[in-house]
Amino acid sequence: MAGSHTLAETERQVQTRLAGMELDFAAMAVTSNLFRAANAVRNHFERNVLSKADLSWTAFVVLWVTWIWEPIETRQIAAEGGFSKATLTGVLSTLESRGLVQRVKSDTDGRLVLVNLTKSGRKLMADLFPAFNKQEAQVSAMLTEEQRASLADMLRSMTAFTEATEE
Amino acid sequence: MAGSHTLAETERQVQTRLAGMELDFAAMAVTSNLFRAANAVRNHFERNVLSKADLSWTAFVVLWVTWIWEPIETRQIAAEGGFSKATLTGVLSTLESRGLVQRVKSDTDGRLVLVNLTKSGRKLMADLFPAFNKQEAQVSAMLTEEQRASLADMLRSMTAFTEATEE
DNA sequence: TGTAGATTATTCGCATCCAAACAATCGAGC
DNA sequence: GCTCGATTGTTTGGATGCGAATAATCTACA
Repeated sequence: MAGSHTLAETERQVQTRLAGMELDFAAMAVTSNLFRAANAVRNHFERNVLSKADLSWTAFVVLWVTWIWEPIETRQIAAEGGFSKATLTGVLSTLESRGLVQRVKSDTDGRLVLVNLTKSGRKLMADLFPAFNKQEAQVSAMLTEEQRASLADMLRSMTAFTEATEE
Repeated sequence: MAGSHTLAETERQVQTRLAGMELDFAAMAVTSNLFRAANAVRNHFERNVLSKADLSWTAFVVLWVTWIWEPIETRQIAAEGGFSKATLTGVLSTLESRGLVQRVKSDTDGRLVLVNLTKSGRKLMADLFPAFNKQEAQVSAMLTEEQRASLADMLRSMTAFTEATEE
């Protein structure tokens, strides 16, 4: 972890400070490392790839999901990206004002809004994504192919379980 | 993933739409599942545990780190928690206004600020943390002990690598 | 044909998040 | 003792993030 304390130091201190509590340290290690890794990787991507295009992580995800599935309904972008529709509305406003996406009302259902990339939005993604994918490879380069597959599977099952208990 | 598309569908569509690009799908799977899992787990915790105490994820992390290491310097909280000092200042203002923490200027270095929990901050953490840790156990219950250890190790090495390239 | 319940995207209010700029402080070096 | 570079925490401006409320729309049903 970025902080000055190693995990071992942290666990030792936790045992000192929280004596008497029955704690699941293996679970704590999973959760805290999940967030540290996600945070570190996100910051890395924002600084090394996305800042060139002046994009936040979420703006990038919206562009990417739209690039892959366009034309796509806004509710689907929000679901794929894992953020609220309120957040998406704001991010789409930002991207639309930069001319990267366009929003169109659905012909068939007046409640729905469809999103496309613009020409410049597509060009931006075509230029940016190879570098992004290269960084994706780099941040897990220390893992074997088997480890990567195993890691992705374990994360996927955590997500599936967690979201299942939300519904 | 929460979206309507499975990973297999997503990869197929990516290959269709991005034909001609050499992409590292294993790396993509790692990155996308890392964020989905982190996001899903964070939302789960905010809804099921932290909302009772009207705490955001980050507010909780600040309280937890302070609880374990207090008195602690603000720069150390930011480093342990993985967010900027600017963010920390705002979150500490919120927590201080709720009477959960207090900030004190250092005696020995006028630049530094030290943070403690208040009595009610400590009580809140003592009451909240067992439920939090129980949820930590739940979100990884589907994994064996060996898998949890392996997962934490792989995430830790990704974080270490990513942060090493920042310095 | 009209109504009611459900769904959609947007808005609002507030909290978080960060880079950059700033003021205060520290310590090394002269 | 003074200066300069570095460090700290705060402020600023702007973007994200969300729950709740809102208005518009859809569909099933009477």
